[in-house]
Amino acid sequence: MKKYNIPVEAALEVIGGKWKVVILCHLIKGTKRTSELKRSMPTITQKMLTQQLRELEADGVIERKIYQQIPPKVEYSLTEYGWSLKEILDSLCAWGEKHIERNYEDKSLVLVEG
Amino acid sequence: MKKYNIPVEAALEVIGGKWKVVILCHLIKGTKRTSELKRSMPTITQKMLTQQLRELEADGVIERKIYQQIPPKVEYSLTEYGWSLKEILDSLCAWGEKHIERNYEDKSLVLVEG
DNA sequence: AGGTACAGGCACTTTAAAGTACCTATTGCA
DNA sequence: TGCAATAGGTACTTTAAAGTGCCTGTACCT
Repeated sequence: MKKYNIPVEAALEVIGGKWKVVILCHLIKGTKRTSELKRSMPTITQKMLTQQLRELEADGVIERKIYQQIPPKVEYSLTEYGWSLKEILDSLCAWGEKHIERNYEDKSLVLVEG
Repeated sequence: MKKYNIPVEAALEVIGGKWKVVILCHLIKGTKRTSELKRSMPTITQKMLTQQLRELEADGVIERKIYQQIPPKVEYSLTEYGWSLKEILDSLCAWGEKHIERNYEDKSLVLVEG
């Protein structure tokens, strides 16, 4: 029995962690293969990527589709429940952009070109 | 020079961490004294509370007002910039509530009465 | 025949996050 | 007189998060 003092803690348990929001932000743009996700996140390790994907899957926000072929092909996408996070993800992304702009001069935050 | 691969990483740097979103969710309801925050978060340690508040202050999202009196009185509130997080915080809180309801039966997530 | 891409698994180590314990100072109250 | 409340600071320890390195198997390309 998981107990929360404030409802937002439940949300943090699902999308908290260093990579989950980033992964979800990529998947919001559409279904992605494992290798595509990996390329979009140059600094994530294979282990962390798999681990975070498994947890997101267990929480029902993403779906894993395995194609029975060789070499392996696996696709990840948001589930319907995952799409309910869209508002949060969108506003987080938008805020991040503004924050970078705001702090570009004094704190030199920059966005690496992809 | 901080570099981000995707803008949302900048947002996570400000509101990431175990306690920051929770603290901000309390402050969105109004100015709070240190002891009030502490009582609202029974499991946070004094050290973590202070640390997170300092970091939020350094990022310009909250303000610290010290009253020169004894015993000490310190109040925390959102800055104007901090209020720009309102949309994010609101949707996070709302999502958390729905997530608890959704998973109450099978995973027994519950909200502790405060 | 050897290398690459693909999607991982597993054991181990490192590092960062968080927690514990103990310290400051002052006033009012029982 | 001694304790509670207030808002911390600091040093040390613990625990959880993340990273490293090495392993699987197969089809395609050179």
